[in-house]
Amino acid sequence: MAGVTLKTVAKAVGVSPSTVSNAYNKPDQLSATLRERILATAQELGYAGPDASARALRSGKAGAIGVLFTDKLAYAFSDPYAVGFLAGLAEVAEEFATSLLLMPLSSTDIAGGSNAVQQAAIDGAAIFCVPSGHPALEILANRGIPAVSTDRGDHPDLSWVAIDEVEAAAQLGEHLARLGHRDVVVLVDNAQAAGGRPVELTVDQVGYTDCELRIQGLQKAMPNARLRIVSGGHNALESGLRGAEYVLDSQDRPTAIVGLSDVQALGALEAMKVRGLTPGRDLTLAGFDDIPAAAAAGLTTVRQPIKDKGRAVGRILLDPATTERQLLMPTQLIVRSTSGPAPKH
Amino acid sequence: MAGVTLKTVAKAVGVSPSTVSNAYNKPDQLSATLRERILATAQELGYAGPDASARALRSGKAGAIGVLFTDKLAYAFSDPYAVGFLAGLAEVAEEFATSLLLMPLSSTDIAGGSNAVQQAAIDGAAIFCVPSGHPALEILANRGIPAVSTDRGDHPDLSWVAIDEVEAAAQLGEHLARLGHRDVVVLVDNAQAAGGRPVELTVDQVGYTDCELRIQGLQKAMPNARLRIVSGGHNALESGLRGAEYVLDSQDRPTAIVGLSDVQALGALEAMKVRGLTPGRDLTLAGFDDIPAAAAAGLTTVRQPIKDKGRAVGRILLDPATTERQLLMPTQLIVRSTSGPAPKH
DNA sequence: TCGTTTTTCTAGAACGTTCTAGTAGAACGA
DNA sequence: TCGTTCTACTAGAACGTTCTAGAAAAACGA
Repeated sequence: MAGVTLKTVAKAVGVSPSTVSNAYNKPDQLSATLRERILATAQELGYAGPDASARALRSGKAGAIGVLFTDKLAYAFSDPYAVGFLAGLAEVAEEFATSLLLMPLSSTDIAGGSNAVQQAAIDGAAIFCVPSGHPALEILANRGIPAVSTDRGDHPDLSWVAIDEVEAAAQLGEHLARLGHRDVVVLVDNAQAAGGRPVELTVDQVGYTDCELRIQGLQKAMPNARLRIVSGGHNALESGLRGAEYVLDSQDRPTAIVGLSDVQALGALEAMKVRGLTPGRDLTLAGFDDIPAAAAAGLTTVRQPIKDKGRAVGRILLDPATTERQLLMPTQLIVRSTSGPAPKH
Repeated sequence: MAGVTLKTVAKAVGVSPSTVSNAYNKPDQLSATLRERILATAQELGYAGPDASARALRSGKAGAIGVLFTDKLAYAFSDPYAVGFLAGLAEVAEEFATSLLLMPLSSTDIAGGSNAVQQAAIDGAAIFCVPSGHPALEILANRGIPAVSTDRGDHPDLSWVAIDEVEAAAQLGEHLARLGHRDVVVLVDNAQAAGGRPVELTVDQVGYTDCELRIQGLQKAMPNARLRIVSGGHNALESGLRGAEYVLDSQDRPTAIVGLSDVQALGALEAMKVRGLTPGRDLTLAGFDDIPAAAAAGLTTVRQPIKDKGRAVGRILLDPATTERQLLMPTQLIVRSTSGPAPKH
């Protein structure tokens, strides 16, 4: 049963291996009757079609694109934002009969030679919110694998599909400034706080390019405001909850909290509810992304077309017709009920 | 720059290709000094390490396991249950430096030859809630790829990690029967209702093995109850919402609604809230899985160790030390506030 | 000192496919 | 009728690695 290859089938039918190969890949290169006969014999012999690895080696196409995710895989899935991106990417991948290879990015085994990024058979890579300067990026570059990032990079020859983070955040900042807010806490994703208690950070310690740019944008739009950066852990609802708890229970409450993702903001919303605080009246809350749950919660946020972002990344990697290598997607400030004027004091 | 292979490096250093290969894969097969020299030369020439496809072909190991998901990829991610499974699987995959290959299962291209399941270079496959008899399963079997399912199959030589669906559902059924419920609606995942209006189904029309078994379990524990099966679409909150709306707005309200997944049940919870119905008093609601949100919502549910399920599947596929090929995981009825006695009438 | 084991490296054959170049024969146009 | 184009196929060389078997040299034990 095992060990049935193209050659076996070719010998059985009495044709050359090339012809059997063509029967599978280029049906117009041989007569229909012969093709029928070949496929029938293949079925009979239990031949399951050309071997994927051999094909990949010979043709130079792996039939898969890698997806590099922040930190542990588990966190990635818990954010509807990431899910939306993947859905868009998967849509295009499906169109080109290509699979998605999720690559764990544990920093531990990067040092050793045996990490997934090094080993993976992929034709391209989508880099989703990976900290700038991550060793995996260098490995990819070394291997000569085309990569598309969701962050605007410094190099002019790097591909990306991104938003104007600074401008997007500035829009939100203007909105907050107009409402009279001058004391704002920003909730960010950070590995430091992952295990235990929330931490207060400087801009330099944030690590993720997009987050840094958003903070810059807020600062630009609110030059007279005090901005503090707090993290309750990785990008998840609980982290936002913990970060907000830390802020709300301190002596020094801000008038507004901005989550750099909606899940963080929604976590903060939980913390406010528990404390009997009404968002938009007692304290203003805003997020980023506009995930479905944001609308349900009435969260003021900055919408970005996440599914389109995934699609665009897919097209750049897979569709030869796509020539544009750097795409700036539009964003939109969505004002809902969680933002309101800063309380007078 | 391009075209640098093992041979190029070997020639440059003045050793055989085998030795260069060993420098990467079997460091103890050559002297440390020579290894240093080889790696240094490789770096210099811009060699990024052994080609993944060639290695896969020669060694017979692809370094990836496939994950087959229900229907469109997007739905998969939106359920925390699926996310938990993936997290467990990813954990083991990471340990064995293996990647996860997500395979879109669009039924359209299965007919044609060019589907991902046919093409993918994988060493094994995790089958997650795929309808019984799906053509992709046959393709896998044909290719001789070891597969582990999350459903108990009929064949004794099939690997699976599952729960006793009948028994688990029966526990819940007994709980409901004890509370006096005799009129129950079960909310299920179904493609038929995906586009438009909710549908009422017979057991035969459900399609998913696990769902069918759960319904059997409920029936077994509540022989005198009337059980209706309703679907509002795919497995997502909105589907549960739509399904529950259909049921609640009809003349013929049940006294209890059981979602065959927590997301469905939580959707139903939304529908109840909108109508001013208090769960546990006006109507009993229960789910399946015990995802994190279930605890927060006070949802009565059947807990299953989903992350462990993912881990176990990973071990069966990757860990040679694991010999057990069929695993039954424990379940536990978690009674919370959404279940209460059936109203007298 | 001599046989034995260990270390360190090599030659050459796989692995299963697809690609390039080409051939024989049929069909075609004038 | 003769060149030309098309159709239907084939031979044999890649693709870049790892594996098997083995050889030369070094280390070891008595």
